[in-house]
Amino acid sequence: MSAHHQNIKIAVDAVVFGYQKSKLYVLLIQQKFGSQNDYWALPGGLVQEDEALIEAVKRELKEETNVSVNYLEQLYTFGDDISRDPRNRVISVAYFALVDPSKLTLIADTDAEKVSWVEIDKIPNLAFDHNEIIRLGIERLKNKVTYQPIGFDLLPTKFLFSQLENLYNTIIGKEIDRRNFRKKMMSFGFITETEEYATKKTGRPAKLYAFNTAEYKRLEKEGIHFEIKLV
Amino acid sequence: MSAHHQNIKIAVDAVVFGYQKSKLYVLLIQQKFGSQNDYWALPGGLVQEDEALIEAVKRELKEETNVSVNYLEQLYTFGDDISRDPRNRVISVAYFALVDPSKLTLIADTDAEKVSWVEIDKIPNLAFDHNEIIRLGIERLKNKVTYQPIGFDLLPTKFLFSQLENLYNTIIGKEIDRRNFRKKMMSFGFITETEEYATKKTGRPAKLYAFNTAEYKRLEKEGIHFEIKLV
DNA sequence: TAAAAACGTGTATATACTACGCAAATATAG
DNA sequence: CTATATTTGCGTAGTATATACACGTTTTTA
Repeated sequence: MSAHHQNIKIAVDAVVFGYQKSKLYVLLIQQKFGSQNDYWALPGGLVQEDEALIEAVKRELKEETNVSVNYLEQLYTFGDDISRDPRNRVISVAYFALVDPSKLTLIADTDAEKVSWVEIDKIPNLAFDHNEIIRLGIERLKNKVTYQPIGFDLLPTKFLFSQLENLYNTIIGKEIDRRNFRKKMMSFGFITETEEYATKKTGRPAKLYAFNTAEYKRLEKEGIHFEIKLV
Repeated sequence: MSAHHQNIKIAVDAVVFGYQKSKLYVLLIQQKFGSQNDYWALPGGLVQEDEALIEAVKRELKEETNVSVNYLEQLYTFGDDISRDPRNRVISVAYFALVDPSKLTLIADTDAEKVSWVEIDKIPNLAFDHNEIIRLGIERLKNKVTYQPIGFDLLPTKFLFSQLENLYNTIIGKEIDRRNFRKKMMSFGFITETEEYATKKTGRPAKLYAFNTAEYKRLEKEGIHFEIKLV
């Protein structure tokens, strides 16, 4: 323990995924100031002296994009590349969140010049190592989808089963059998069908479904696993 | 981004698990100096200015315990409790490793007064939030055991099938059916039986088995999953 | 009024998991 | 020297889960 004059900065970054119209997006900003202000980047910034890491992410997200998220999970801490930030040694703790963009209004506040949802497969070269952070976020998401009902966060409160199907198809990048998928999903018991119908442009009208959060938590507490095989 | 005078220290800690004689251990040290030098603690310390996080853990482990580990994985970054270290604001990136204690020689070097393997269910009150870090490490281990062949790291190069069984029983804390476990394990194809036998005190002599790392990596590359159900 | 689009179910087959029982090879006790 | 205890190394039958696959229903549009 020799680092008497340690001068490493600590930052947080948020990988916020949104899903809309069969497409997966990440929340990105363009900063007003800084060396990398030409590049798009993840929302984030330095942690304050008296601030919990999780509070720092929430604050930065709110400040830079106007987005509030209740559930953020730690993704990874990036601190092996000494010069990931060309100015100083900065270690960044990356967080991960899932939201339904339709429930949010983006506002480029304070530090941010622009804010935008950027489609997953149209992400440009980003500032710092943010492309790598997102890559890891996508990996986590693909993994998570196999054992957690991510639809809770990514879909509207009431949704069509076809939307849930599409969500899974989009994330894992392949088609799942519609009938088997529905059977499996419904077998868990935390999805309830509502009495409402959605009339679409064409085809038979579909029932609207909803996640039963209480039931999900109960089942989770019982230690039940919600694994879904997506070979 | 207002933290112009950020003065947060960054540290690393290592949760190193060892397995021997049907028991699971964690590597702990007692420090010579510092405010918490009466308490046992995880090996670790402050990161140096020009040092990758992973290098910091390896260095601290070597310095404090003489242990060298090739594979360390990030566990979690502890930085929500502002006063987890009563002196300064310190954020710690915790790492996770699995080793076979019989392959190592512990030496309490430099900063450490004592080093010891401490049995998982006999861990005392530790310094800082290290009990919490270990708790999370155990959780990770229990999880990991279901989809990764942790025996690679925790067992001797050549081992008995009963040792592998005991390892799993110990980690998950319950008995698995011996015959089904063997069938499943062998079906993966990365365990090979050697020609050697181990004569034991009693009972039929048992074959020695070995992990085939090359084959494991090949299968892993093919994206094959090694899930083992441990209800 | 026919065709297209999307919804909602059911069944047969294959695969995987679970629960068991028994013989073989050794050490030890009598 | 023989019987018993102990640990190893299979094998099989029954159950549950996953996969593959087809058709009628309800709507819009041409």
